[in-house]
Amino acid sequence: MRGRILKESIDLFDKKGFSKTSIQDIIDTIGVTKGTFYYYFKSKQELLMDIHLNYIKELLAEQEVIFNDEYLSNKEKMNNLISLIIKNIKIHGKSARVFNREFRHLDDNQLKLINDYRKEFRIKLQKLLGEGIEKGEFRDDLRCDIVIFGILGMVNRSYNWYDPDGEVSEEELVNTYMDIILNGIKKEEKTAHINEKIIENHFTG
Amino acid sequence: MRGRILKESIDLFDKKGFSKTSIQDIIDTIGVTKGTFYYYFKSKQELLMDIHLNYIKELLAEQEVIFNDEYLSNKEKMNNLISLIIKNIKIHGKSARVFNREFRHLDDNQLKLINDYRKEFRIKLQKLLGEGIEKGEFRDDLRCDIVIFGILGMVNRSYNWYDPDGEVSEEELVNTYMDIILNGIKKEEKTAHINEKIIENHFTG
Amino acid sequence: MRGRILKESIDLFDKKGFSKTSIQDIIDTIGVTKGTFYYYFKSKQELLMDIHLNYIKELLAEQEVIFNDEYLSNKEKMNNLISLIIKNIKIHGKSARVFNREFRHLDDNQLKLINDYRKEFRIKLQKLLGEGIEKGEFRDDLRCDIVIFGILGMVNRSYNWYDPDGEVSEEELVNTYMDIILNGIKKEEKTAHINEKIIENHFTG
Amino acid sequence: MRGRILKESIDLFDKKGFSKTSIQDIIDTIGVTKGTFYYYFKSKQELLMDIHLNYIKELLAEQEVIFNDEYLSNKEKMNNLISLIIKNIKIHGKSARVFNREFRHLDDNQLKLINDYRKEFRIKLQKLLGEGIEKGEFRDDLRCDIVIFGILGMVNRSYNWYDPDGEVSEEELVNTYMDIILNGIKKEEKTAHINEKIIENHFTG
DNA sequence: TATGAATGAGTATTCATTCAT
DNA sequence: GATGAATGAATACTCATTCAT
Repeated sequence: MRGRILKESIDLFDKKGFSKTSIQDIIDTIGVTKGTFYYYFKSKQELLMDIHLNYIKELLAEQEVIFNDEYLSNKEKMNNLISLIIKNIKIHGKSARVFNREFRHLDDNQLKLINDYRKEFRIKLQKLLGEGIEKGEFRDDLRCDIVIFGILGMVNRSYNWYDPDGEVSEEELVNTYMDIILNGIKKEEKTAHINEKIIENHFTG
Repeated sequence: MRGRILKESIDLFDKKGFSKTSIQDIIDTIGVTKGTFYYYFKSKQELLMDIHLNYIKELLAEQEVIFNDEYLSNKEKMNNLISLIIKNIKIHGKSARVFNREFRHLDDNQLKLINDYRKEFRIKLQKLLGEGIEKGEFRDDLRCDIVIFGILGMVNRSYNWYDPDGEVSEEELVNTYMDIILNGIKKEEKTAHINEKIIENHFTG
Repeated sequence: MRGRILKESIDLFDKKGFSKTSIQDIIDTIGVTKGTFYYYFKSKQELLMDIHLNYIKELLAEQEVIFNDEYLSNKEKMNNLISLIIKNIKIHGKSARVFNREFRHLDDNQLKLINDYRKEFRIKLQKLLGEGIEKGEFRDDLRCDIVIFGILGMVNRSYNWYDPDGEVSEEELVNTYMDIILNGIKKEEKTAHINEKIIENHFTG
Repeated sequence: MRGRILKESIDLFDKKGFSKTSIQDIIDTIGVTKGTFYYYFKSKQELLMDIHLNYIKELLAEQEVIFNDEYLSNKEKMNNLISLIIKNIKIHGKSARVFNREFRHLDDNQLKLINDYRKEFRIKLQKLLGEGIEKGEFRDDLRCDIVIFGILGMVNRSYNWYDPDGEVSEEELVNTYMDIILNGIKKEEKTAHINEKIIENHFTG
């Protein structure tokens, strides 16, 4: 029952938003009474907190697995992490949207805890980026924190528009994002350019 | 008075969220009575809609100006548009956050209109990108829509973490984003590689 | 309206008790809606606090008048204070019962304030007694605090059984209490006793 | 188990009041479940009635013992009964407070029964007083009922302020009350007066 | 004896909105 | 333009009680 309440709540919170979803809505969907709801959850907010905790903890666990894979380069790990987020949309898209939209309805203590977890996830990504830089996989002239905020913004917003059953496949989306992140969207003239310049210098030097 | 109500509402909606801000909160902040509020606004939702319309219309107007500047390349326009968004944080951060968070509280008709405007903004960016591709400024092997969604995600999220008075200047943020978007984060081994080789050749040549 | 709500609430709290009286009961009695109640009172508890404050403040004010009457002896003041309480039953009996029964439903801060006022009333009575002792109006071999607690217990309980419209008049009740308090209920044999002693002394003297 | 439930309930009812104590509170304190409670008690009210019955029946039984002691004068019996009440505070203070505070939560039938017992206790005291008057132990110019109400008020309120472990011993409290009840608080000027008269008579006699 | 999931009627409280003045 | 008393529908939450196991 607890599980059903969680599931239906996520559905409703995703569809209507936390504040517009009443306990009545939830129990009507399931077909139980108010007492039942409050037998399993102390309050509407505790339910919301549960949803948040479930989501972030699972995400962190999956992040951990990728992190601990010794056979992957940092670039590959980054790719897999983005893939993780995108592929989660199909299964956990609703949770993810609730997680990213409704956290303002948590109280101060709850929010602090969730934000700590959020930060943990972000810090690990920064570490991944930092190590990648040291290993020469990534550029070393950018601020890690901004880059990660940017990447997460790019990827996380997908929950709001990406339809896993639409014309763009998950793989294509992941690859596109990775491609942008790694190589940017500019037409690569640089090589030739530099080449020319150097040669030029060479001749004039 | 209308302006003051708008201003204080945006403040409160940003600070506490739309659903947690009561009309009472708003009028208490200003020091007027309920009647006054309803003299200027038909309903709380109409106020929210007003905030949305003001925001998106101004943004579209500013986008238009940049678009119509004949002396800019598409890359430069893209840069200016991102700069527009980032630099707005200081002035219109509150409105922007309300705009990006609370639109779910609009009713269906209102939401449709706002989404049309949103789409208009996005489509223009896509057009900019498309033209840039044709002109050879950008790569031609990526889906425009995904790229724009990605860029917007990256940039718009800044409203949630970027502090204009913090250690990162607006210029630095804009430049970093543009750099990532244009060039990606991968270490360009090719350039250096070629470089070295050439120099090597030069000396040995 | 505020006054009506107070009045009807006191009636209901007296009749049914605080916890068994719902806001619904109150507004049904008056014939208004819930919103009206909450327009005038922040909460059910604040209403209860109001009743308490009104009651004790008026009582203290009336006590003050008696206290400041320079033409009365301490014994007369004591008599008038008891008279004050008894005669209040007709007018403020309901408030008094609510005041003496329902204070446990106040929160800690409210209770502290009310208890301070309660104490103020009691301490003034103790002072009256103490001064009376110094002037030789009362015995000096009893603890003032216990005596006052006793007197107040005796008198205040009247609210629970005394019917001002019954066969015992207010004057009779006041006189009886004063008589008990001043002289006790024992048949005065002392006279004889003293008599004997005196006579004895007389004979031996 | 039944006994434990009774004991803990009295504790909680005394501490928090009947209406603010939930069945959940009670079973949590004991560490059992709802079913257990309802196995032993038909309802929360039945539990309250049990507490009331236990208390008043024991009090009546103890009153009976004192009453039936042929070797005591009525004054001594009165003294012992007051002593009984005061000394009960230490052992049955909680029950007593619950008994004196929460009876309003009984239903009509229960309340009628309890009030009959209450009255029985009071009537017996009135009888004691009446007999004492006849035997010349007490004054004959006061209404028995008022006097007894007064005495009970005085003594019963002790439950609300008297701390058996404080600086005033139970004996001192009993003695003080008995002293007030028997002799009042007025400084006995009569003695001197009588003295004078007697001496006068003596001289004239 | 005891469990604990489920009930459902009830309760305080909130709040956008109206409207006579 | 502005007031503020009054509305009433909605909402989160409580809790004594039941009952199948």
